[in-house]
Amino acid sequence: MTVRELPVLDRPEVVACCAPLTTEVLSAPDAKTLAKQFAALGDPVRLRLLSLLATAEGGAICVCDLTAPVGRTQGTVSHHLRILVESGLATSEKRGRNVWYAVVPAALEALRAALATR
Amino acid sequence: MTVRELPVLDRPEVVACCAPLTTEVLSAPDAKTLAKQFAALGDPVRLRLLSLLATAEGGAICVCDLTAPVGRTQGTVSHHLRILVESGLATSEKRGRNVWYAVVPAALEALRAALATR
DNA sequence: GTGACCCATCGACAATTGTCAATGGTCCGG
DNA sequence: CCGGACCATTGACAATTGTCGATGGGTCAC
Repeated sequence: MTVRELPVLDRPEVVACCAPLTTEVLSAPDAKTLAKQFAALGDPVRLRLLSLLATAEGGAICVCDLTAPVGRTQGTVSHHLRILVESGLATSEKRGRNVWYAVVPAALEALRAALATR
Repeated sequence: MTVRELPVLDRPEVVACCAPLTTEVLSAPDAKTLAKQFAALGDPVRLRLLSLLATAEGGAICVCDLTAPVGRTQGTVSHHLRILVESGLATSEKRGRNVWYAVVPAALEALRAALATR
Protein backbone atom coordinates (compact mmCIF):
# COMPACT_ATOMS: atom_id res chain seq x y z
CA MET A 1 0.00 0.00 0.00
CA THR A 2 1.25 3.44 -0.88
CA VAL A 3 1.49 6.34 1.48
CA ARG A 4 -0.83 9.17 0.54
CA GLU A 5 -2.20 12.48 1.71
CA LEU A 6 -5.40 11.92 3.62
CA PRO A 7 -8.12 14.35 2.57
CA VAL A 8 -9.76 14.41 6.01
CA LEU A 9 -13.26 13.58 4.89
CA ASP A 10 -14.38 13.06 8.40
CA ARG A 11 -17.28 15.47 8.25
CA PRO A 12 -20.32 14.16 10.10
CA GLU A 13 -22.56 16.69 8.36
CA VAL A 14 -24.56 17.35 11.44
CA VAL A 15 -25.23 21.05 11.85
CA ALA A 16 -28.54 22.76 12.48
CA CYS A 17 -31.16 20.19 13.22
CA CYS A 18 -34.16 22.34 13.96
CA ALA A 19 -35.69 25.56 15.08
CA PRO A 20 -34.91 26.80 18.58
CA LEU A 21 -36.70 25.03 21.41
CA THR A 22 -38.49 28.18 22.35
CA THR A 23 -39.98 29.10 18.99
CA GLU A 24 -41.94 26.00 18.16
CA VAL A 25 -42.59 22.61 19.67
CA LEU A 26 -39.87 20.14 18.82
CA SER A 27 -40.91 17.22 16.65
CA ALA A 28 -40.20 13.75 17.99
CA PRO A 29 -37.46 12.96 15.43
CA ASP A 30 -35.76 16.31 15.96
CA ALA A 31 -35.94 15.77 19.70
CA LYS A 32 -34.21 12.43 19.30
CA THR A 33 -31.44 13.91 17.21
CA LEU A 34 -30.87 16.82 19.56
CA ALA A 35 -31.07 14.62 22.63
CA LYS A 36 -28.27 12.43 21.33
CA GLN A 37 -25.98 15.41 21.07
CA PHE A 38 -26.91 16.86 24.43
CA ALA A 39 -26.51 13.44 25.97
CA ALA A 40 -22.99 13.39 24.59
CA LEU A 41 -22.39 16.56 26.59
CA GLY A 42 -24.06 15.06 29.64
CA ASP A 43 -20.97 13.49 31.13
CA PRO A 44 -18.24 15.35 33.01
CA VAL A 45 -15.44 13.37 31.43
CA ARG A 46 -16.67 14.09 27.93
CA LEU A 47 -17.08 17.77 28.69
CA ARG A 48 -13.51 17.95 29.88
CA LEU A 49 -12.33 16.01 26.86
CA LEU A 50 -14.14 18.41 24.59
CA SER A 51 -12.62 21.30 26.45
CA LEU A 52 -9.18 19.80 26.11
CA LEU A 53 -9.69 19.34 22.40
CA ALA A 54 -10.94 22.87 21.92
CA THR A 55 -8.08 24.47 23.80
CA ALA A 56 -5.37 22.26 22.37
CA GLU A 57 -2.53 23.64 20.35
CA GLY A 58 -3.69 23.53 16.75
CA GLY A 59 -7.20 22.48 17.77
CA ALA A 60 -6.38 18.79 17.81
CA ILE A 61 -4.85 16.36 20.25
CA CYS A 62 -4.03 12.68 20.41
CA VAL A 63 -5.56 10.19 22.79
CA CYS A 64 -2.29 9.61 24.56
CA ASP A 65 -2.39 13.17 25.88
CA LEU A 66 -5.96 12.91 27.07
CA THR A 67 -5.95 10.02 29.50
CA ALA A 68 -3.92 11.71 32.23
CA PRO A 69 -5.90 14.97 32.41
CA VAL A 70 -9.22 13.22 32.85
CA GLY A 71 -7.93 10.44 35.08
CA ARG A 72 -9.48 7.56 33.20
CA THR A 73 -8.21 4.44 31.52
CA GLN A 74 -7.16 4.63 27.89
CA GLY A 75 -10.02 2.34 26.96
CA THR A 76 -12.52 4.53 28.75
CA VAL A 77 -11.21 7.67 27.10
CA SER A 78 -11.45 5.96 23.74
CA HIS A 79 -15.03 5.06 24.52
CA HIS A 80 -15.96 8.64 25.37
CA LEU A 81 -14.22 10.00 22.30
CA ARG A 82 -16.21 7.65 20.15
CA ILE A 83 -19.44 8.99 21.59
CA LEU A 84 -18.31 12.53 20.82
CA VAL A 85 -17.51 11.58 17.25
CA GLU A 86 -20.72 9.61 16.74
CA SER A 87 -22.76 12.56 17.93
CA GLY A 88 -20.97 14.83 15.49
CA LEU A 89 -19.29 16.97 18.11
CA ALA A 90 -15.77 15.83 17.30
CA THR A 91 -13.75 14.33 14.48
CA SER A 92 -10.91 11.85 14.48
CA GLU A 93 -8.01 11.55 12.10
CA LYS A 94 -5.33 8.94 12.10
CA ARG A 95 -1.82 10.27 11.75
CA GLY A 96 0.72 7.54 11.78
CA ARG A 97 0.71 5.87 15.12
CA ASN A 98 -1.57 8.43 16.74
CA VAL A 99 -5.16 9.47 16.33
CA TRP A 100 -5.93 13.16 16.53
CA TYR A 101 -9.25 14.40 17.76
CA ALA A 102 -10.73 17.83 17.18
CA VAL A 103 -13.99 19.57 17.98
CA VAL A 104 -16.54 20.50 15.34
CA PRO A 105 -17.32 24.16 16.00
CA ALA A 106 -20.36 24.10 13.72
CA ALA A 107 -21.92 21.37 15.83
CA LEU A 108 -21.52 23.43 19.00
CA GLU A 109 -23.00 26.42 17.25
CA ALA A 110 -25.96 24.35 16.12
CA LEU A 111 -26.65 23.35 19.71
CA ARG A 112 -26.35 26.95 20.81
CA ALA A 113 -28.92 27.89 18.22
CA ALA A 114 -31.32 25.27 19.54
CA LEU A 115 -31.08 26.81 23.00
CA ALA A 116 -31.70 30.37 21.87
CA THR A 117 -34.37 32.14 23.89
CA ARG A 118 -36.84 34.70 22.65
CA MET B 1 -50.77 22.88 60.82
CA THR B 2 -51.94 26.21 59.51
CA VAL B 3 -52.54 27.09 55.92
CA ARG B 4 -50.26 29.82 54.64
CA GLU B 5 -49.25 31.72 51.55
CA LEU B 6 -46.29 30.13 49.89
CA PRO B 7 -43.72 32.69 48.76
CA VAL B 8 -42.65 30.70 45.71
CA LEU B 9 -38.97 30.57 46.50
CA ASP B 10 -38.35 28.13 43.75
CA ARG B 11 -35.38 29.91 42.27
CA PRO B 12 -32.57 27.47 41.52
CA GLU B 13 -30.03 30.28 41.20
CA VAL B 14 -28.09 28.40 38.62
CA VAL B 15 -26.87 30.67 35.85
CA ALA B 16 -23.40 30.94 34.45
CA CYS B 17 -21.24 28.18 35.81
CA CYS B 18 -17.98 28.73 34.01
CA ALA B 19 -16.03 30.02 31.09
CA PRO B 20 -16.82 28.66 27.64
CA LEU B 21 -15.53 25.16 26.89
CA THR B 22 -13.31 26.50 24.18
CA THR B 23 -11.47 29.19 26.10
CA GLU B 24 -9.99 27.21 28.95
CA VAL B 25 -10.02 23.65 30.18
CA LEU B 26 -13.04 22.91 32.31
CA SER B 27 -12.36 22.13 35.95
CA ALA B 28 -13.71 18.87 37.28
CA PRO B 29 -16.36 20.48 39.51
CA ASP B 30 -17.53 22.80 36.74
CA ALA B 31 -17.69 19.85 34.39
CA LYS B 32 -19.91 18.02 36.83
CA THR B 33 -22.26 20.95 37.17
CA LEU B 34 -22.49 21.53 33.45
CA ALA B 35 -22.87 17.83 32.71
CA LYS B 36 -25.88 17.61 34.96
CA GLN B 37 -27.64 20.30 32.98
CA PHE B 38 -26.70 18.89 29.61
CA ALA B 39 -27.76 15.46 30.77
CA ALA B 40 -31.15 16.95 31.58
CA LEU B 41 -31.35 17.95 27.94
CA GLY B 42 -30.16 14.53 26.84
CA ASP B 43 -33.56 12.91 26.60
CA PRO B 44 -36.06 13.41 23.78
CA VAL B 45 -39.03 13.53 26.10
CA ARG B 46 -37.48 16.22 28.25
CA LEU B 47 -36.51 18.26 25.22
CA ARG B 48 -40.07 18.17 23.99
CA LEU B 49 -41.37 19.04 27.44
CA LEU B 50 -39.03 21.99 27.59
CA SER B 51 -40.17 23.05 24.16
CA LEU B 52 -43.80 22.77 25.21
CA LEU B 53 -43.13 24.89 28.27
CA ALA B 54 -41.28 27.53 26.29
CA THR B 55 -43.95 27.87 23.65
CA ALA B 56 -46.89 27.70 26.02
CA GLU B 57 -49.31 30.54 26.38
CA GLY B 58 -47.95 32.70 29.17
CA GLY B 59 -44.75 30.69 29.35
CA ALA B 60 -46.17 28.15 31.74
CA ILE B 61 -48.25 25.02 31.52
CA CYS B 62 -49.70 22.43 33.85
CA VAL B 63 -48.75 18.77 33.91
CA CYS B 64 -52.18 17.71 32.79
CA ASP B 65 -51.58 19.32 29.40
CA LEU B 66 -48.17 17.73 28.96
CA THR B 67 -48.83 14.01 29.15
CA ALA B 68 -50.71 13.70 25.88
CA PRO B 69 -48.23 15.59 23.65
CA VAL B 70 -45.29 13.49 24.75
CA GLY B 71 -47.16 10.21 24.92
CA ARG B 72 -45.99 9.18 28.34
CA THR B 73 -47.65 8.29 31.60
CA GLN B 74 -48.40 11.06 34.07
CA GLY B 75 -45.92 9.57 36.48
CA THR B 76 -43.21 9.52 33.85
CA VAL B 77 -43.88 13.10 32.85
CA SER B 78 -43.72 14.13 36.48
CA HIS B 79 -40.38 12.36 36.75
CA HIS B 80 -38.92 14.18 33.77
CA LEU B 81 -40.20 17.53 34.96
CA ARG B 82 -38.50 16.99 38.26
CA ILE B 83 -35.18 16.43 36.53
CA LEU B 84 -35.65 19.66 34.61
CA VAL B 85 -36.37 21.55 37.82
CA GLU B 86 -33.51 19.96 39.74
CA SER B 87 -31.10 20.91 37.00
CA GLY B 88 -32.30 24.48 37.12
CA LEU B 89 -33.77 24.52 33.64
CA ALA B 90 -37.36 24.85 34.78
CA THR B 91 -39.42 26.03 37.72
CA SER B 92 -42.64 24.73 39.21
CA GLU B 93 -45.37 26.64 40.94
CA LYS B 94 -48.46 25.23 42.52
CA ARG B 95 -51.66 27.02 41.66
CA GLY B 96 -54.62 25.50 43.33
CA ARG B 97 -55.09 22.01 42.08
CA ASN B 98 -52.55 22.33 39.29
CA VAL B 99 -48.82 22.72 39.10
CA TRP B 100 -47.45 25.09 36.51
CA TYR B 101 -44.06 24.59 34.97
CA ALA B 102 -41.99 27.18 33.18
CA VAL B 103 -38.55 27.34 31.61
CA VAL B 104 -35.72 29.39 33.08
CA PRO B 105 -34.37 31.42 30.17
CA ALA B 106 -31.25 32.43 32.08
CA ALA B 107 -30.30 28.78 32.48
CA LEU B 108 -30.57 28.17 28.76
CA GLU B 109 -28.50 31.24 28.09
CA ALA B 110 -25.86 30.04 30.51
CA LEU B 111 -25.59 26.77 28.62
CA ARG B 112 -25.36 28.65 25.36
CA ALA B 113 -22.50 30.66 26.78
CA ALA B 114 -20.65 27.51 27.76
CA LEU B 115 -20.86 26.30 24.16
CA ALA B 116 -19.59 29.49 22.61
CA THR B 117 -16.81 28.96 20.11
CA ARG B 118 -13.89 31.23 19.45
C1' DG C 1 11.75 -8.79 12.00
C1' DT C 2 11.19 -7.59 16.60
C1' DG C 3 9.79 -4.92 20.28
C1' DA C 4 7.54 -0.83 21.85
C1' DC C 5 3.96 2.40 21.39
C1' DC C 6 -0.72 3.83 20.32
C1' DC C 7 -5.41 2.97 19.97
C1' DA C 8 -9.95 0.36 19.37
C1' DT C 9 -12.60 -3.33 20.99
C1' DC C 10 -14.31 -6.87 23.97
C1' DG C 11 -16.24 -8.98 28.24
C1' DA C 12 -17.78 -8.12 32.60
C1' DC C 13 -19.82 -5.61 36.20
C1' DA C 14 -22.11 -2.15 39.06
C1' DA C 15 -24.73 1.94 38.73
C1' DT C 16 -27.93 4.75 36.60
C1' DT C 17 -31.94 5.61 33.85
C1' DG C 18 -36.61 5.51 31.50
C1' DT C 19 -40.87 3.50 31.93
C1' DC C 20 -45.22 1.83 33.84
C1' DA C 21 -48.81 0.58 37.21
C1' DA C 22 -50.26 1.49 41.59
C1' DT C 23 -50.64 4.25 45.63
C1' DG C 24 -51.20 8.40 48.37
C1' DG C 25 -51.75 13.36 49.24
C1' DT C 26 -53.77 17.78 48.27
C1' DC C 27 -57.19 20.65 46.47
C1' DC C 28 -61.58 21.81 44.62
C1' DG C 29 -66.87 21.51 43.60
C1' DG C 30 -71.15 20.24 45.02
C1' DC D 1 -68.39 15.74 53.93
C1' DC D 2 -67.43 13.23 49.65
C1' DG D 3 -66.06 12.18 45.22
C1' DG D 4 -63.19 13.59 41.63
C1' DA D 5 -59.30 15.90 39.57
C1' DC D 6 -54.45 16.68 39.70
C1' DC D 7 -49.89 15.55 40.82
C1' DA D 8 -45.83 13.32 43.37
C1' DT D 9 -43.91 9.19 44.92
C1' DT D 10 -43.04 4.37 45.17
C1' DG D 11 -41.75 -0.32 43.64
C1' DA D 12 -40.39 -3.02 39.97
C1' DC D 13 -38.13 -4.05 35.80
C1' DA D 14 -35.52 -3.88 31.51
C1' DA D 15 -32.24 -1.16 29.11
C1' DT D 16 -28.50 1.79 28.97
C1' DT D 17 -24.23 3.61 30.65
C1' DG D 18 -19.51 4.35 32.75
C1' DT D 19 -15.70 1.93 34.07
C1' DC D 20 -11.87 -1.32 34.14
C1' DG D 21 -8.75 -5.03 32.72
C1' DA D 22 -7.37 -7.64 28.97
C1' DT D 23 -6.80 -8.48 24.19
C1' DG D 24 -5.62 -7.49 19.44
C1' DG D 25 -4.34 -4.83 15.36
C1' DG D 26 -1.54 -1.15 13.31
C1' DT D 27 2.57 1.61 12.99
C1' DC D 28 7.06 3.17 13.94
C1' DA D 29 12.20 2.81 15.38
C1' DC D 30 15.93 0.11 15.40
